[in-house]
Amino acid sequence: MALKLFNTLTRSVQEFTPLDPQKKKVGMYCCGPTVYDFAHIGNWRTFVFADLVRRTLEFSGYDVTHVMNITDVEDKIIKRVREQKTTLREFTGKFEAAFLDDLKALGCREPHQKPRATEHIAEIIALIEKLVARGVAYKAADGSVYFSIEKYRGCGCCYGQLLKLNLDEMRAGERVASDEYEKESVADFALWKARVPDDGEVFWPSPFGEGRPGWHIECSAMSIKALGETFDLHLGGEDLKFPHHEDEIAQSEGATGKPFVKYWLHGAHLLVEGKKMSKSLGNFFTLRDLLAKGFTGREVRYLLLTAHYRETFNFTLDGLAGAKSALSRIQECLSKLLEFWDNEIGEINVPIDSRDEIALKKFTEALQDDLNISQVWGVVFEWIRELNRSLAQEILSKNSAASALATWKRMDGVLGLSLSLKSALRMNEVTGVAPSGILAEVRGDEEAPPEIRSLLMQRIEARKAKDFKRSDAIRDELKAKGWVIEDTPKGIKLKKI
RNA sequence: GGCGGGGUAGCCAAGUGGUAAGGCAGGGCUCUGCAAAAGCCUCAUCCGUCGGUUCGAUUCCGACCCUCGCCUCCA
Repeated sequence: MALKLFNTLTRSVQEFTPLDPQKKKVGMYCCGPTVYDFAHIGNWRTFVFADLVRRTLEFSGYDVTHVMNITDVEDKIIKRVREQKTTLREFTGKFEAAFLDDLKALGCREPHQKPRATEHIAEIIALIEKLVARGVAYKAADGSVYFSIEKYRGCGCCYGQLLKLNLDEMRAGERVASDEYEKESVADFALWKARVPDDGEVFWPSPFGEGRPGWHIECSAMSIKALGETFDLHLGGEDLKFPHHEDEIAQSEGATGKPFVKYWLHGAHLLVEGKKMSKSLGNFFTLRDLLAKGFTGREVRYLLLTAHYRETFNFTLDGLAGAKSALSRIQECLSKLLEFWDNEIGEINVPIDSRDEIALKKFTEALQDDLNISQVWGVVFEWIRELNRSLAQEILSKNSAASALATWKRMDGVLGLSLSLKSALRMNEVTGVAPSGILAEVRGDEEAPPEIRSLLMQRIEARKAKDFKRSDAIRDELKAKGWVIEDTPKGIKLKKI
């Protein structure tokens, strides 16, 4: 079965076939952040979605080149640079670094290329010159250069490939009135914005005069540079369909005369607590806000990946708490498998059980069906339950445990949870001596500090002496310190909450 | 006004022309000295409302109600 994806260009689910004649290399471009502030949870949904697409392609055997731009020059950025009396580089550098930290915390693979707009001014100018030469762009009285939709259409090109546009029926909107630029037509958009006093030191020389790039042109210039004039996949949030992506198509196809992108993928927005996220409603979260509440990037990633990417998703704090429990179930099962396998998790060379083969087959089918991630989780949790049943009945062989672990590694290549593959700390109840090789904790890879270990030993002594009052008091104390104890038939388990 | 998504259990969320995956929460049970953020089991006669097509619809068609998004800052 082949990978199928919903292509906005055709408004249908299509089989994915790379442009590469060898059907191996895939070029993928995702509209990245505008680094004027910390990215919010809505932005993250899109980037986690892009990561899922990339991982799915890699899982399917493709050699992916993932490009994500950094928009580091733009109206809001310039405004804040001016207000904070700082430099463009200093201002954007801070938010770019924060963005990359967050991306990592969410378990996203780092894009292979992260081109900055300000470092591609030459490419941008060259592209604009091409459009001017082809007669689809013009310089206005204010010194700015605009793209002419009318001229573009006059060349037989199609403006409005991603959605039905009826420019006459569309409301001009209040925003157009506030647009002081001198365009020939309201639909036209800026390729190069002439320098104005408020821009301060943010400007570059160009054949059209001093100024800076328009918003859309950077993506055309950088994606073409990195991936060629025609490439496989371009993704972004659904709000970018128009005007951003539509304009990208117009600029790129207007300049090259070739089809720009084969598959356009758009991720839906999210609601927070059932409402559109807004600062005034108090439901506006950055990743940092959620980490400060004690949640982990992994939990946020899981929650963002519970719903299909083309459906509006309702992100809630309750849901995030639930994500914690759900992940624990998977982690718990993996830990038990590790105890069974009782080996370092390196290369596992055992035959794969049919149970695992079936699960992996269902997993793959769901994933390839336009990334039906909800169904993927269904497969994962049913598989976990089956394993738990076998573990509880003690009918699982060592090799089966290893097979399951190898299967999980394969699945996690797509899910990106990177759960700990170390066993829980387990102590022999009688001797109080930890068996060698099993010394990490379930959640996170944190070693228990001496104080916690000492309390654990004291509790073991108390239990040996049947002093259950003291034993329970220590258990409560440990819990208050963030460590939970489980007495299992095989020994005592210590877990970080 | 134009265009496009949605309404499935307490919450989140898949799915199908033949009678509803999964997760969280809840309930029951098991293990346990007692516990457990441990495991198992259980949990929608029903899929916004009303009509229609059909042997049969939550799934197809029509109308209506509600809701969300885009329409030149936007993930």
